[in-house]
Amino acid sequence: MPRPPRADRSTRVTIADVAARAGVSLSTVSRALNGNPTVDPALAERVKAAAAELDYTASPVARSLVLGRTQTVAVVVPDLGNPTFQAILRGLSHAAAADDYHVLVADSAESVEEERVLAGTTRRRTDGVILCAPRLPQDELDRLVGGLRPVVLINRAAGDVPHVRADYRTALAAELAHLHGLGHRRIVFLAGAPGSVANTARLEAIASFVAEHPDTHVTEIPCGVDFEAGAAAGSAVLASGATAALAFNDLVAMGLLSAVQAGGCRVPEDLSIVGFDDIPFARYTTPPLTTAAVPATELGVQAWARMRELLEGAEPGHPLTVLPELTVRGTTGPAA
Amino acid sequence: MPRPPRADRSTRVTIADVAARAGVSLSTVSRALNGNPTVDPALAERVKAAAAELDYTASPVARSLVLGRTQTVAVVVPDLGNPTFQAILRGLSHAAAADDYHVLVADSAESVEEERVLAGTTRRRTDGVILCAPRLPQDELDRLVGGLRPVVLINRAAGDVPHVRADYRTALAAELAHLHGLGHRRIVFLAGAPGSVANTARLEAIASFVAEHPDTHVTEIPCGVDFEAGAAAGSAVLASGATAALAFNDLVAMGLLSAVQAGGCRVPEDLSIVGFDDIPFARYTTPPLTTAAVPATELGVQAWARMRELLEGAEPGHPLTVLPELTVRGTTGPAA
DNA sequence: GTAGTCTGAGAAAACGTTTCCTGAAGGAGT
DNA sequence: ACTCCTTCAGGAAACGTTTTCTCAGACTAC
Repeated sequence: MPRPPRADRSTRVTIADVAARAGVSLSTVSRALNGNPTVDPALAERVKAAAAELDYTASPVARSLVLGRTQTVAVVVPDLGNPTFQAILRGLSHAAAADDYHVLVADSAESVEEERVLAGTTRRRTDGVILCAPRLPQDELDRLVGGLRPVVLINRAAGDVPHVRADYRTALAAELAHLHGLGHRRIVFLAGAPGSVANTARLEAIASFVAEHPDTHVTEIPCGVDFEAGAAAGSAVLASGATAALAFNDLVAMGLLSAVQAGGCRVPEDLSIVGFDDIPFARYTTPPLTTAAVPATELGVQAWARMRELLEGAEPGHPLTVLPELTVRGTTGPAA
Repeated sequence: MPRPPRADRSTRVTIADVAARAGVSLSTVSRALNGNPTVDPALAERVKAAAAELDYTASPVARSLVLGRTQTVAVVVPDLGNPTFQAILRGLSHAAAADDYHVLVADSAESVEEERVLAGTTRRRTDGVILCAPRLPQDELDRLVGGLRPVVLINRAAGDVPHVRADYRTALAAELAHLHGLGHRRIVFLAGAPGSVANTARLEAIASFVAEHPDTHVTEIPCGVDFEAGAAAGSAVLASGATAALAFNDLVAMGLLSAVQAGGCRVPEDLSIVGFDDIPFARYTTPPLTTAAVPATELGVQAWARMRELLEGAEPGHPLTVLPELTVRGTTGPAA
């Protein structure tokens, strides 16, 4: 004896209801609604009408199960509070939506452990993951991506995994050259998270610049990645006697700018400041912030493009590297 | 004759593999892994060991189908580029993650039509939707939420649907009182999107304030919701002869601030400016922005709390209304 | 008129779980 | 020793689709 249908389930309309209404089989409804040409046009019309009357749409979950595809991708970012990741997410979300894909977002709260587990768990319920994990050690990343495919990395590389990234090194070198050209010889660098690739790249750029310009001194101050860190570093920067400060990113630069101005220091007359990222707000500080423009939204769009190729089984395109453009505004000027 | 298993499916390990390895039935594996007490502890241990060896975890999709629950909620916002919605999303995402729920995010790109369809399509693949749709006309909203339940609204109300909102009216009244107290009698309001509830609430607050203070004139300038709009309104504001400007939000205020300062206008000596929202950057403009602090992150956290209650079948708590706190900083001063 | 081709619709398997129901084995009570 | 519970594992239905296979009927060609 067949078991009666479950009681509490709400009265959702299923494909069977449509079939009954149209007087055809389940298979025919499915075919008609999916535009399969092997169904008689007149019949297909009748089925569609029935579906419309019942306001039926196929259950995405059931569909996902049988099709083996969820029409969803996961995006793992370290911090949703950071304008750069927000921009990436926005670009990615728009691009994916245009291709009828949905986006599952996970914030790893700057924790390496979370990055690892979130990547895994979100992968299971999606068709692929776009991973932005600046802190994850390289060997762990290499190991992790194997079980994650398809995966696209942002600002990281690993084996043959497609990725999109900004060339931090070259851009930072351009910033240094800009400051050097203005006569700055004592520069202070407000460092970000010690282990992160972004910070490492900046350090490398500084090292090679200093090697080529022995007249220039760049000292590193451990700082952080947000306003507060930048503001807190204010006194240390002033005490250093440097004529210019290179902030890890725009947030730090803004925090620093605000702090030193509050102390009577004039920017750029007494101190030049450069940021990194060119977040939307950088244009509206007083004076406007000199920075390197990372096209974060575009990075998100391109990350989706890579993921799409992977999902369609196409040959993954070349990894994309964009060069952040030096954007000179008002916070930099000739050395005192 | 049974059909052979599909060929191309990748070799994912299923519950059947675990069953085979442990030498038990599918049912037993399922029960053991779900901690069902009707399975012998020793056997359960064996099953768990087998599962661990095979690195098995149940398919979330299959699980969703049979359980009728996806462990995911959708969040629909008008613009991921807006710091306020970003903060809401962040609070919500963290709170949901703490309860082992995932977040599907959809950006309606400020389009009413998109708001409507996104709410519907994302609802199908999730257990509920948190809707932030400031532009959707009330009658459409009322109609829409019926088919969406469970649903939580942000900054809107509809029938018995739980919601969390900021009290724009009262907060704007406080800002007006602040300006009035400083002697401002000619004030200009930079309006946001005409149809939106947020704009309507501000207009109402202004109307009732003016009614009570006949000596004060508030003129409305159609503007917008972002930097560019605020900057573009700069000349109109100066031409109006007003001594204070009330911006629709902090972005507009920052755009305005930047534009008028560039024209030599001193803030707050020549013109006082107040924003709305207290986005993180408001603290770091020069001078720092006077504004009303909307606890957007907390709004997100509370929105999740409401959704969670709904999902657990608990009685929905009272709708939450928070009062944005007037935060006086440097952009407001005595009227000239 | 019969064989062969085509068109198009239905039956049923499959996707990977959970859970209800049935029934075997073992222990307790008379 | 026989019956009656209890405990616990397996079989199979169900979730809602898609798709392969099969087959009935209509048509064409000889």
